[in-house]
Amino acid sequence: MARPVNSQHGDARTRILQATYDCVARYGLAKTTLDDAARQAGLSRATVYRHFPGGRDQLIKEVISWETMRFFERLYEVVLEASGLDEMVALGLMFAHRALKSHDVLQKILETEPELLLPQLTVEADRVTALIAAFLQPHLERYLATGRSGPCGCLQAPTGLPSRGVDTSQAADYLARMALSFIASPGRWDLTDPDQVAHLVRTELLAGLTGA
Amino acid sequence: MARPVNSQHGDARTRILQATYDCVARYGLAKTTLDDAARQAGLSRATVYRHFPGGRDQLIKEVISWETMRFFERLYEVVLEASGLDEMVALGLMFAHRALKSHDVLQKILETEPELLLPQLTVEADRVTALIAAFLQPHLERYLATGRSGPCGCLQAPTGLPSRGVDTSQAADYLARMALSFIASPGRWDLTDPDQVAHLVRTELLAGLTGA
Amino acid sequence: MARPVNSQHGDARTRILQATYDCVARYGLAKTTLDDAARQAGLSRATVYRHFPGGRDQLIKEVISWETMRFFERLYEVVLEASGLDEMVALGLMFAHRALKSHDVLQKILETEPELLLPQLTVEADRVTALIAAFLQPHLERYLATGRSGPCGCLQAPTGLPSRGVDTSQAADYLARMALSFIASPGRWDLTDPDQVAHLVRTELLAGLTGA
Amino acid sequence: MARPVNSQHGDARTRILQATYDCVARYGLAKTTLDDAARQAGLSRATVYRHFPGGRDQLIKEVISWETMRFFERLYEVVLEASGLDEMVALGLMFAHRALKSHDVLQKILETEPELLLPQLTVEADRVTALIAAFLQPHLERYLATGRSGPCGCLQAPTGLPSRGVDTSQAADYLARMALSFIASPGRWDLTDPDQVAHLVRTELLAGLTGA
DNA sequence: CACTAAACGAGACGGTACGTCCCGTCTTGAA
DNA sequence: TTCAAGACGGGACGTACCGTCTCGTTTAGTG
Repeated sequence: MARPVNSQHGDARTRILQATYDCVARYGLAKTTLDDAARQAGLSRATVYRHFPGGRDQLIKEVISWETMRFFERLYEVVLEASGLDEMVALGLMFAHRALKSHDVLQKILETEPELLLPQLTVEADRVTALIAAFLQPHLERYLATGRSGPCGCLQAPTGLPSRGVDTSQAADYLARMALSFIASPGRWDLTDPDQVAHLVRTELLAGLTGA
Repeated sequence: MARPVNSQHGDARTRILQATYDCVARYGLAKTTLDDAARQAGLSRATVYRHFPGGRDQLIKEVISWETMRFFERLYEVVLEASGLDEMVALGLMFAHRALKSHDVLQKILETEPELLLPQLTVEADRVTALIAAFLQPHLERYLATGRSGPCGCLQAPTGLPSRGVDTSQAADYLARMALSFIASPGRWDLTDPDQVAHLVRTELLAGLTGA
Repeated sequence: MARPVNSQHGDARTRILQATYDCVARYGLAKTTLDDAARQAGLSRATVYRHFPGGRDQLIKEVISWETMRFFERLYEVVLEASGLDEMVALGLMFAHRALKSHDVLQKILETEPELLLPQLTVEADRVTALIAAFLQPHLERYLATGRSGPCGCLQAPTGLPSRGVDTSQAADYLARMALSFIASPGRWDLTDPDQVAHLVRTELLAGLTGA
Repeated sequence: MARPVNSQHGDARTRILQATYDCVARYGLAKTTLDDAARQAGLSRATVYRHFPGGRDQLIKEVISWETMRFFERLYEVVLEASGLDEMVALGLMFAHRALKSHDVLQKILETEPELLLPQLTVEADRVTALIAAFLQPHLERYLATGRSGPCGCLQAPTGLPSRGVDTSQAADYLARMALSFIASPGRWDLTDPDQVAHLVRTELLAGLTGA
C-alpha cells in the first residue's frame, strides 16, 4: 500500500537530508546548524534528532554520503547511454565536470572552506579509483577485443576473455586515474566542449591502449 | 641555529599554530576549540584573538595553509637530493606517501571525518597539479635531452605530438597527474619499497617519454 | 459481579495515583515525571492523559490530595478507638507523629526539597486547625461535662449542651493548635513513648481545661 | 570611593535572586523558568549559570532561603521597637501576619500550588519554633521578674536569674508555639486590629504566665 | 454473530526548558 | 604596552519532558 507519508512530500528522513543539503549549499559545512536544517525541512529540532540520533555530526556525514551516492547514480545513468568506450569516457568526463562546476555544495565549500580540500591527496581516493576502474574494465576488454566497447547495457560485462586479464586490469586502473585527474583539474582542456573532450580522450586517455 | 620553540618562547604566532596543529591531531578539525589551542599554547584566549582576529575560522584556515606549506618545503628538500628525474620522482613518491601515512592530522581526519574528503574531485587539485608540473618540467627537459630509457611497459604514453616544446609541457602535466594519483591511491604498489617504486616509475610514469 | 478491570488490580485511576505516589517517594516532587508514573503503573502515557487531562500538574495535585485524605482517614480510624478525650489526643498525637516520620513522600521531600516547607507559616493551616477543632469540640464538651469524653462512636456528638458554647469552641481551638504544634515539632518530648505522650497531654494540652 | 558595580544596581547575584523572586510571584514556583529569571534580571542565561552552577534547582532553593532570611531580619527590626513582652508579641504577630498576607510569592503559591503547603505538619517547624522560643526566653524572664520586659535593646538579655530556668524555657516554648499557630491561622481574630491583637496576647498567650 | 464503542499501546511530532559548551567582545589589573 | 584573567551576551548543542495527535489492536457490549 502506498504510504501517504505525513505532511508534505517524501519521508521525513529524506526531507531532512535534502534540507541539510540546501543549507550546506547556502552556508557552508561549518556554518550549517541543525536548527537551520530543521527549519529548512519544516520540521522541529526534536524530529531531526529522532531520525539522526547522532545529531549534527551524523547529519553532516549522512548528507555527504547521500549526495555522493546520488552523484554516482546520475553518472551511471548518463554513462550507460554511450555506444562505445570512447564515448563513455567522454560522456563521463563531461558530466562529472559539469556536475562539479554546477554543484552548489562543492562550490560553496570551495568558496568558504577551500582548506578542507587542499589535502585531497588522501587515501580515500583509493576507493574511488578502484571503483571506477572496476566499472571500466569490462568495457575496456570489449573495446580492446573489438575496437569498440559496444552498447553498454549492463554494468557487469560477461567478459569471457581470460587472456589479457592483467593487462586490462592495469589499463583500467590507468584510465581511471587519468580520468579522475582530468575531472579534478582539466588543465588547458575545456571539458564543456564535446570536440575537445573527444580529442582529449583519443590522444591522452585511450592512446596507446588500442594496439597494446 | 638553536630552535627552542615548542613550549615557552618562540614567537607567539608560531606557537599558536603549532598548538592548534597538535589539537587537531588529537581531536579532529571539528572538535578543536580555540580554548584548546590557547591552553595548549600556554597563552590566553585573548592573545590568540590578538594574533588571529578572525577567531577560530581564521585559525583553522591558517594552520592548514601553514602545515601544507611545511609539507611542500620538506618535499622540496628531499627531492633536491635526487640525481635524476627518475630518482626524483621515486623519492618524491616515497616521501609524500610516507608523509601522508604518518601525518597525524590527516590520519585523525580520516579517522573521524572521512566524509570531508570523499569529494576530493575538486578544482583545487588544479593548483597542485600545475605547481608540480611546473616544477618537474625543467628536470623533464634535461631528462629527455640526456636520455635514459627503460624497458617499455605495456602501457603506451600518449605520444601523438611530434614537436618538442609542447611535448615537455604536456608530458610534465601527465607526469604530475600520475604522480599525484599514485600518491593518493597506490593501488597494488607498495610505496615504501624502493624497488617497487623504482619499477613503478620506470614502467608507468616515465615509460614512453624517453624516445617519443 | 466483580469487575476484573483491566490488567492487574485496582482501577486504572487508582493505580496511576499509587504509582505516582511511589515515584514521588523515590525521586521527589520536582523530579517525578509523567513518564515515570506511567511506567510505574504499567500503563502508557496516553492512558494517564486520558484519566488526568490536566497532565502532570493535575496528577501531582491529585496525588497529594489523595494521600492527604488517606492520612486523615487512617487518623480518624485510630482515634475512634479511644475511650476518652485524653486518650484520643494521645493516640492522635502518636499516630500522626509516627505517620509523618515513616511517611516516604514527606521524608523524601524533606530530604530533597526542604525549602518548600520552610514557609509553613501559611494560611492553609487555618483549614486544618478548624477541621480538627470542630472534630474535637463535641468530645471536649462531653469531657468537660463528665470529666471523660466517653467512647467515641460518632463524629458529631449530640451536644445538647448550649452552656459554655463559647468556652468549648475556644478551648477546642486551643487544643487543636497545640496538638498540631506538637505533631510538627515535638520539642523535647518523645512522641513514640506512650507515657511521655500521656504526660504531655495531661500537663500541657488538657491542663487548665478541666476546671474551666 | 563609590563602587561603579557593573550595569544597573546591586551585584549580579542579588539581582538574579530578586528577579527570580519577582518571577515566582508572577508565575508560581513550578512555572518559573531559569530563562524567565535571567530575562527579568536583564542578564543572560549563561551568567545565571555562572552564579548558580546548580541551575534552576539551586536558584529556587537560594531564593527561598534568601527571602526567608529577609523576612526574619525585618521581623527582628520591628520587634526590637517594643517596650515590653506583650507589645513585642503583639507587634510580631501583626507584622508576621501582615507580611504573609501581602507576601506576593506566598499568595501566588497559595493560589496555584496550595497542595505543596497542605502537609505543613512538618519537622521543619521544629527549627522555627526553637528559634523563636530562644529569642523570646530572655524577654520572658524579665517579663516574669518585673511584670514587664522593659525596652528591648539587645537580643541576648543578661538574665542573671537562675530561678525558674525550666519554667521559662517551657513557657517560651509554649509562647512560640501559640504565636506561630496564630500567625498561620488567626482563626476568629483579626490580626490587623491592634486592639484585638493586644486582647489576644493578654488573654490567650500571656494569660497564666504572669503569676506562674 | 457481526458491529460498534471504548480503552489502550505505541509512537511521531512540535514545542519548551534544561544544562553544557564555545565563541567573540570587553574590562581590569599586573608586569 | 602587552598579556593573563575573567565576566558577559549570544547561540548551538544534545537531552528530556510535555501535551497533542494519529494510528492499530484488543475487549466489551449491543443490535
